[in-house]
Order: sequence, then structure tokens, then C-alpha cells
Amino acid sequence: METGVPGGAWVQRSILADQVYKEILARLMDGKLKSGDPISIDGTARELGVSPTPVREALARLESTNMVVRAALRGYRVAPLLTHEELLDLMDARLLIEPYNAELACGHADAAFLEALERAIDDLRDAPNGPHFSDYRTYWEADERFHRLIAEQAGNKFVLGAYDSLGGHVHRFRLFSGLGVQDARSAIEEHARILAALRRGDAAAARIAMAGHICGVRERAIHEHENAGEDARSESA
Amino acid sequence: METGVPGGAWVQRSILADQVYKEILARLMDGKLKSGDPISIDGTARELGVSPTPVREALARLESTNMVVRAALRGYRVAPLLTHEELLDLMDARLLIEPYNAELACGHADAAFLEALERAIDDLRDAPNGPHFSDYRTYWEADERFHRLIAEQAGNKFVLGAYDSLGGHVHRFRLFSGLGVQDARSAIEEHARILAALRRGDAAAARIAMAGHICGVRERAIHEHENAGEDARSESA
DNA sequence: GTGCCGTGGATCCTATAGGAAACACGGCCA
DNA sequence: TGGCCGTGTTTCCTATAGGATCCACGGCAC
Repeated sequence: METGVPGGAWVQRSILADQVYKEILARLMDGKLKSGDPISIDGTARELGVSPTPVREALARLESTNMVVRAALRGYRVAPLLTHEELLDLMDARLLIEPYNAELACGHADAAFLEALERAIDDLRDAPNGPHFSDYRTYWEADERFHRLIAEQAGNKFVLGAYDSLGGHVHRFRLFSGLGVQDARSAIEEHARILAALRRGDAAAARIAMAGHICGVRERAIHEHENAGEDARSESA
Repeated sequence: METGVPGGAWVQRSILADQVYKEILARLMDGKLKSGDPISIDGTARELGVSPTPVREALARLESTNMVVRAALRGYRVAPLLTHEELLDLMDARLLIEPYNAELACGHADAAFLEALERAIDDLRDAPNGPHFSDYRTYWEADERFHRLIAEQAGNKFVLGAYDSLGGHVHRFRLFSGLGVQDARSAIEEHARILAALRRGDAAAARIAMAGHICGVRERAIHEHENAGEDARSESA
């Protein structure tokens, strides 16, 4: 029963669908699954040593997050990468939600919260930023943690749900694939500026700092996107 | 493609999970399923004459929309109704997203779009607003259609996803249960004001009109909520 | 009378089997 | 040579079966 998968730890005897969900998510991240790749239900089930039922349930949940798409009777595929337009739209959406979160979080800031943000920034500083998945995973994790902490501290679970629905971190992570973090120093500085505003209890400044950070992220993402495009063109040449 | 043909035998043979999804959604709406009610997988499957597998997949998708909650090994239950605090949070979230949508939609407005909005408002006027599900279902459908049309016309699919993630229409619908629409005339007037601004191509006015409408919705919802609370108290007395 | 425990039923969770549709490939005809 | 069609395989989709767990109820000891 529990054979076939090296590393064991698979048979938790409860909620296999959850384990499968995390496993597919991990594969989306580390590049084992690229954009457009089909995700065979039976095949994935065989690989993980489980039956198709939990795989189906996990994919149903993933589909609602727009990370995979389901064709009528042709199975699931990895959602395509963001186009230039979509990238700008995503940044507009973040620009709408995240500064709002920063402003609200400022009113609920406490010591533990600020401490956690500080740690996230420290982790950003310590993280490597090479071109490989294992390199920048730590960086990405700390970045996501920073933004999500603020979204949680805002205290409005509907806005938090909206933030989650963007899936911004996932998309940005996939954009990093093969590129690595480009300009970590600027990003870290912007994060620090947000934290400083929160420490001072200056809600307006926190909002503005967050907005400025997102704009910076957008500029850098556009730059990376163009570089990636040029790389692709030069490779194909 | 072949939409709108009831009784077609072809439907039975494709994506039962989708049919089950709609059926459960309908039951959530019309009060057959109330807050806190357990949703038995096997039982639902027997009632609908299908196997548990599609039911499981439908519930997995519903769970990601926060309309049902899943206890570890104890099955699914209908999500609890909104508390007063949560209602205010929901309205804050709508206040963040929907005026933004109205402003963007103003830039993309075309004749078909404005026509569809006009029709939605007409449907609002013609709809009954009694206390029973069948009475106000038409009203609710038109209201939801109006807001979603604007969200779609805004043209940013991430913000659209955020709007969907709120599930605002579903929650508000469930609040109506047993109450009916309270002050339809004000709501219709506010809708008309939004449409007028969009017709003029006045983006700022559209944004403000939408914000004013949401505020109106909030006030009325609070009023209804208090009334419902009083009714509950007097009934329990 | 109260608290604990064992049994029965219902439910969840996973695995397996089988029918149906879609894609790939090779053969046939113009 | 190019287009069309039939066959085989893969995959999806649903149904059914069985093991494991949790809740409810009744009996028994204190």
C-alpha cells in the first residue's frame, strides 16, 4: 500500500487530497510543471501512489484558484503564464488592495506583528537569489510572508480573501523561474520603508509606502519580463 | 452553444460535477440548506441519483468559495451566516473594489454594455419583492447581474476574481431569507444614477455613484439585520 | 441517579472496475 | 502526393465496494 513512493511519509491516513494539493502546488513552483503542461489525473495518481479520487479533488480546488484550467472533457492543464497585459492588470489589482491593507494594518499593529515583519525582512536579506528554484525559494517565501502578514493584520477577512484570490505571489514566483531575483536590494529597502511607517503608526505613510513598493515591483517585473522575452528570442534564433 | 434546451438527454453524460455544483448552490439559496446544516456526501448523492464522486468534487469547489466549510473528518457543513462585524467588513471590501470597477468600466462602456445594464434595472423594477425565495429571486438575480456586468466590463480579470471571491451576492441573498427586499425603490434609483454616469462617460461620477450605492446597501443591510435580530428575539420570547 | 463502556449505524475516505469520449496513427482512395 | 477514415490506446468520468472513523444509544457498575 504505502510502497512505490520513496521517502514514505505519504500515508498519513487522513485527507490525502490535502497532501496531493500541496504536492501539485510544489510541482507548479519548482518548475516540474510548466505552463501549458497537461496534468493527467491517472498519471499523477500513479506517480504519487494514490487513487485518482484525491487527485481529482485536489485539482478541483486548484482550478478555483486559476492556477490550473480544466478543458471540458480533455483534462487539466497548467494555466498559461501571464502576458504583459495581464501582468499590468495584476499589479493594478495589487495596487488597489495592498495599500488599503497596509493602512488598515497600521491601526492594528502590535509588537508581535512588527517583530514578525522585521524577521521577514531579515530573511529577505539572508536569502540567496540565484537563478535556480532552490536558491530563490527562501526569498520568495519571506516576501510572500511579509505581504500576507500585513493582509492578515488588516483584519478584514473578505479583503484577505480577495488578496488570496489574486494569486499574485504564485504568478510572480513562476515568472522568476530561471531568472532569479533581479534587484533584491531595492525591494528590501521598500519593505523596510513600509515597516518604518507601520512602526511610527503613520497609516497614510504606510499606504503610500506600500503603493510605492508595488510600483517598484511592477517596474522590475516589466524589466524582467522584457529580458525574458529577449532571452527567449535569442535562444530561438 | 446548445444552451437553454431543457430536458435534453445529452446533459446527463458530461460533467455531472457541474450539475451537482449548481444544484447545491440552488439549495443554498432557496433555504433548503440553512446555516450550519450538515451536507452529507452520500446522502446528497442518493438524493440526486448520482455517485458520491461528483458530489465530492462539487463540494471541493464550493469550499474554496467559503460557502461551505469542511471539518477534518466530519464532513461538510453550510457556512454560518455573517455576523454584524463581518457584514460591515464585507461592505468595506465592496466599497474598495466596486467603485474602482465602475470607474474602469466607464472607459470601456459601449452600447451593448449600457443596454444590458438598462435591462437589469428594468428587471429590478418588474421583480416582486415578497418574503419568499421565489418572490425575490428575480430581484436578486437582476441585482447580481448589474454589479457583475460592471465588474466584467472593467476588464481586469484579477479584480474580477477578487470581486467574485467576496461572494457578496450570495451572502446578501441569504440575509434576505424570510425578509424579502426592503427598500427596492432606493436601490433602483441608485442603480439608475450609476448608469446615468456611465452613459455620460463621467468616470469620477460613476465611481462616486457606486460608492454611494454601496453605502446605501450597507445602511439598509444593517437595518434589516437589526430587524432580523429583533424578530428572532421576539420569536424566542 | 450518575458516569463509563460497548455496540450499531451512519459517514467519510480511498481503491478498483468499467463505459465513453478524444487523440494518434496507419491504411485506403482520389 | 494529399485527404479521409477506421482502429487502438490513452484518458477522463462515473459507479461500486470496502476499510476506518465518529456519533448515538442502551446497558452496566458504582
